[in-house]
Amino acid sequence: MTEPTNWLTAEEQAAWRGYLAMLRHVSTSIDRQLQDDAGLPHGYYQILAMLSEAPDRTLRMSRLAEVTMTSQSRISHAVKALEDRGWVQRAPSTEDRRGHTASLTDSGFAALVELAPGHVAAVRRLIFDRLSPEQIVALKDITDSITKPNA
Amino acid sequence: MTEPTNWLTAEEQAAWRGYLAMLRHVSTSIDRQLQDDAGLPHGYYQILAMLSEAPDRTLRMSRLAEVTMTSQSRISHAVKALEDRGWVQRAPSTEDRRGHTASLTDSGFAALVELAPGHVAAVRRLIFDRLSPEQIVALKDITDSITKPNA
DNA sequence: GCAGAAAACTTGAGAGTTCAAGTAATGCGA
DNA sequence: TCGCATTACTTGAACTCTCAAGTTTTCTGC
Repeated sequence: MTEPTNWLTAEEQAAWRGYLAMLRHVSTSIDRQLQDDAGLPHGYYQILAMLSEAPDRTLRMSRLAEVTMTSQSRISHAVKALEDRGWVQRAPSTEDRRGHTASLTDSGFAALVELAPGHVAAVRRLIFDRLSPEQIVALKDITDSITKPNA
Repeated sequence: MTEPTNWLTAEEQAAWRGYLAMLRHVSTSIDRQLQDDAGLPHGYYQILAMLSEAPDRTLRMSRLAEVTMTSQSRISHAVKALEDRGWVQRAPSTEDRRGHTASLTDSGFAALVELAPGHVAAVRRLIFDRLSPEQIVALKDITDSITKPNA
């Protein structure tokens, strides 16, 4: 027995396509801005940002994967690329010999400091300049509903 | 003179990170579902879907790029891959000899018919089952605000 | 205290995207 | 109507991401 398909209503379809349009628009703009400014994909920027907020600007690889909501494999490749630029330093973990840590270097921190204003400005221009305070609250509410674990 | 950076407020930062979390969650789930069911990335599914809605299930390449909100280059590569699967057929445009059209084949349409229910179910489960009617309206409103051309 | 399972990474291959450059046809201004 | 900019598309290379497989520790149950 297969359930009959529960197609989207007109409102749902409009919202879904709006979601996709927003997604493409914001992602491509953010990516392009970081690419132009630093040749850096957004995911790599997020790694730098998360490291910058961590104690000693250092995180375990697995923890870095968690906070950036991505796979260990991706982190492994990305950290290698960032290490090649001299922005991140990898080291074996002292507490678990399977593990490795990634640390933001001074040069990586300097790059982030230089990049952050343009990035924030882009986020603001693309999103927050366009939303009312009520819409910002609503957005947070919606993203929470979609992201929270199943009931 | 460089403007002082207008950093995000706590609410804005929370909304932005919520947005990123939603994005990752939804994108990876949708992509994985289509990948498992048909070895198809979401962008390719969108091409099939847009073609299926077009007259004669046919669109110019440039028009296909517009409606899927992506680059001509990507469309060109993607259509080639879909043509290799026999799901899309390319042909020179009759009205403009620079142009080409892409048409959904019967086999491509059949694939879409088979795929659509699972895809819709995933969209529903990930998004609309989790949002109230008011939230759905708010989402559409937010995406419109972010996507609409500058004032 | 010893397998066997699980965890933490890494690696390499395959696939998709982007970017820059190239080709061919069309539009337009003088 | 000639020349030049523009449009429409393709292509190849570089890069990122995903997926599966492999290595090395650590954990767990007996």
